[in-house]
Amino acid sequence: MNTAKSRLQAQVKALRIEAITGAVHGLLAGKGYEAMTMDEVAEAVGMSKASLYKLFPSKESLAAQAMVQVLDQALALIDRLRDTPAADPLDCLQQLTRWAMQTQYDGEMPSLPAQNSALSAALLAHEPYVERLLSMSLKLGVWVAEAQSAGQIDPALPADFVLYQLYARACDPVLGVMKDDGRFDREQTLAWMIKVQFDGLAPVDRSR
Amino acid sequence: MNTAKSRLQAQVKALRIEAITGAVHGLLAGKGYEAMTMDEVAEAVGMSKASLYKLFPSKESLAAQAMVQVLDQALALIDRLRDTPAADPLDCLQQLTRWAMQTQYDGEMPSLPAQNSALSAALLAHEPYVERLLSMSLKLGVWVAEAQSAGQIDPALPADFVLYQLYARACDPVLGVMKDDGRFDREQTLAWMIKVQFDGLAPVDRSR
DNA sequence: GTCTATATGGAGATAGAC
DNA sequence: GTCTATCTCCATATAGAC
Repeated sequence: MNTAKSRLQAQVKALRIEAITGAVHGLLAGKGYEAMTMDEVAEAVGMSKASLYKLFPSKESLAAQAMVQVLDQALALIDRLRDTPAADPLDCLQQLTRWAMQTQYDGEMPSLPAQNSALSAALLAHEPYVERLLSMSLKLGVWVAEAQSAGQIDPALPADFVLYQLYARACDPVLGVMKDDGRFDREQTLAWMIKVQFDGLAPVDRSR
Repeated sequence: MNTAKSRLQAQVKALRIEAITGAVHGLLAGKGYEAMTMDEVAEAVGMSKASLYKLFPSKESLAAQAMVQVLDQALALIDRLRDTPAADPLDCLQQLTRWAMQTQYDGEMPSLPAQNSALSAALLAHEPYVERLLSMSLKLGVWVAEAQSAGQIDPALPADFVLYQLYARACDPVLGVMKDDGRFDREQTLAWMIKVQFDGLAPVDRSR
């Protein structure tokens, strides 16, 4: 086999994987992990289930790949925000949280079941996923610490608790309910969510 | 058939249903709706699956029954809180939210999948469930309105948005993560959750 | 009314031909 | 490398005997 041919093959394979990841992303966002079937994925990308299994060994691995993609999007946004001179750490945290909530509101955030030990185990065994999750937590941890030093976030709250709160907003059911309600538009809803979250994390106002 | 006999039968049946509901409650809290199987329920109450299906026509109906039980617990707490002279509306809302979060933290809150249209439809078709949900929303809506009038909750927030926020705390993933983390005890965690939620809902402090 | 045994269907995963 | 056809398991639900 010559090099040019194998490079082409590798490119084709990469494109295939990209297409699959996109399809899984959409399906996970639309109906969730449990309801997504391998038949659907295969049909969405126009290949047979058997071929799909040649590229991904399991359904869990598909979910992991999709989550890696989302984490990469978040990490890219984090880097852009960090390069914004006018933004202080709290602004950055708000922008990132806003992006996550907007993605969820728009039905484009993949959703995995919280209670599924098999899936959790598979995710934690998937190194690219863990690596990105860790990387993100480190970067956000810095912002949280800075915001606490600046008195924008209550220093009495553990940084990890603050992180958990922000992560949780990416799957907050309030967003979907507000959308279904229909009386409020997206920007208004997101503004209220941001207000509630970050006023809640702010230091206690002793004068009140 | 004489009356005494049929009364006894009705009592036995009621006890059976109570036992089933309790078992379902525990299973839903422990592993969630999807992972709970009818075989497990049958074994937990010591009857065959076929007999179980004589009392409940479907798995959805079991979940609905368990949710009704939880709503009844919440409604009972609401009535107790309302009879507490020293408690203002905000106190009542905080106490109820605290109870829901504590129940979740302790692994005793039944959990249903958010994305399952079949189950949602079954719940909304189950009148006892809808009736209690409506009743609860009305009672909480009064407290929210009063707390807004008293300046304890931001009047700019729609009352329904505030309600959605409070309902969402009953299934907030932060609670489970904090428990798994292990560095913080339950009371501390609940105190932080309450602080973040209700400081977030409080009116904006213009002087800050 | 309660049980054993079975129907029914769905979904993850694989065998084996081409 | 891709597909068709199939395996295997499991879960909801039911039939039919006692």
